[in-house]
Amino acid sequence: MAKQRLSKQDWLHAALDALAEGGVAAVAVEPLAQRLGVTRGSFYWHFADRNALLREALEWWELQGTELVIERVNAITDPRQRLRTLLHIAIVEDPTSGLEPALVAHAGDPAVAPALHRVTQRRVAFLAEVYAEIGLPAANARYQAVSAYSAYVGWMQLKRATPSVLPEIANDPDALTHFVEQLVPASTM
Amino acid sequence: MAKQRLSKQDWLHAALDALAEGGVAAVAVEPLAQRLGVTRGSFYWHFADRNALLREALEWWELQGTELVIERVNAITDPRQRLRTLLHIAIVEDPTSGLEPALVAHAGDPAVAPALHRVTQRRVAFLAEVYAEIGLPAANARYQAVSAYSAYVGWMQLKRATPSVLPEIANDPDALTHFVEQLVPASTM
DNA sequence: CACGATCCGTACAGTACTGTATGGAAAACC
DNA sequence: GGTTTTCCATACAGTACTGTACGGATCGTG
Repeated sequence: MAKQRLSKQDWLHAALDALAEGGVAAVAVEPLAQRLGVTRGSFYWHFADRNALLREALEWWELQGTELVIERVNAITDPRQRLRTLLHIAIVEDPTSGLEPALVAHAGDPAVAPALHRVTQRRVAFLAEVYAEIGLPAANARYQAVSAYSAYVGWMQLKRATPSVLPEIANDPDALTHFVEQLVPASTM
Repeated sequence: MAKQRLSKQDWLHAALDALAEGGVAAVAVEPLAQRLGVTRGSFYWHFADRNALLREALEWWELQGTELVIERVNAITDPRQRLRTLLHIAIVEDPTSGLEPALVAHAGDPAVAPALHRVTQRRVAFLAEVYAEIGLPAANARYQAVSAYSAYVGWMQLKRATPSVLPEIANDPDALTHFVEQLVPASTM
């Protein structure tokens, strides 16, 4: 079962899974090797050390979860619709499936901090732009961006942390709509 | 410097600090002992093992951060004002100072999960009650409670994770007001 | 099929913890 | 002030990792 010889991508993929599940601490060479059915000898051929793996995983997240998403939605002209689509992609599609809360969680980690810093900045700035385009004055657009981003972060966190308590988060589309529409001001739709 | 002989409370306090800073992993006997200027011999007199310490820390959090707060605000008759005060206590006063995001972060940990589960359930239920009393129909009150709690969780997380990106979160009272009032529906104030 | 290049297993050294056992110091009490 | 209780240091065994060194297997290509 499984392939005998692994590529760098295999290790990276395994690392991303582990990161989503168990956080930064779970990105450990020995456990990953066991899960992949090899020894650490494999790993240290593909990567210099554990940090290199973590760094590449974070780079992947940074690209997939922010820049590529922004590129996609920027094609949408109506700012409200752009916002809805953005939220839908971020929450439902979840391009970095489950990684989000795991990283916010380990903001203290010196490897995570810089990437998290850049991503947060970029996202909030983009949201503020959209809110400004919708018509909010600059200060309010900034406030609203932070509020909306808080709501997003919390939502993802809850979805992962306590799904049993909040089944509607995972299932009920009405709850999702309610949540999203609350972040789209004065909709004319 | 510092006192030579420690009480159980001293260890608990140190554990809570470490938990807020570095998460569950930081609640480690050896590092705590160093910070307290003693050896692990002290710890293992006061506690059975590491888990016992973690358990007591979580109990403290559960009581201070939920039940006691609810008791306090339940004296307020106007539901909108009760909600505002609740949010103010939770966000500004932050009774379990900084512990909140650290625990949400480690929801996967078997020691954390049960407490987090209970707390989330209790808080969302309380919020739903308040929203119902304000006048929302049952389903909407529940949705709104989840949305509001998401916003709270995200806000606390951001405040801790990326304060440098969002200085207004920590400082600007206008941002806080904007945030809170957005969670109080159809205010007549 | 042979022969470099690629990939992995094994073995060793090192680090950072947890937990136990036990003796002894330091307070508290009478 | 001597004894009991309370508290802590020391020393030992055990676990779960990270890295490094190196030999050997396996693959692709001439």
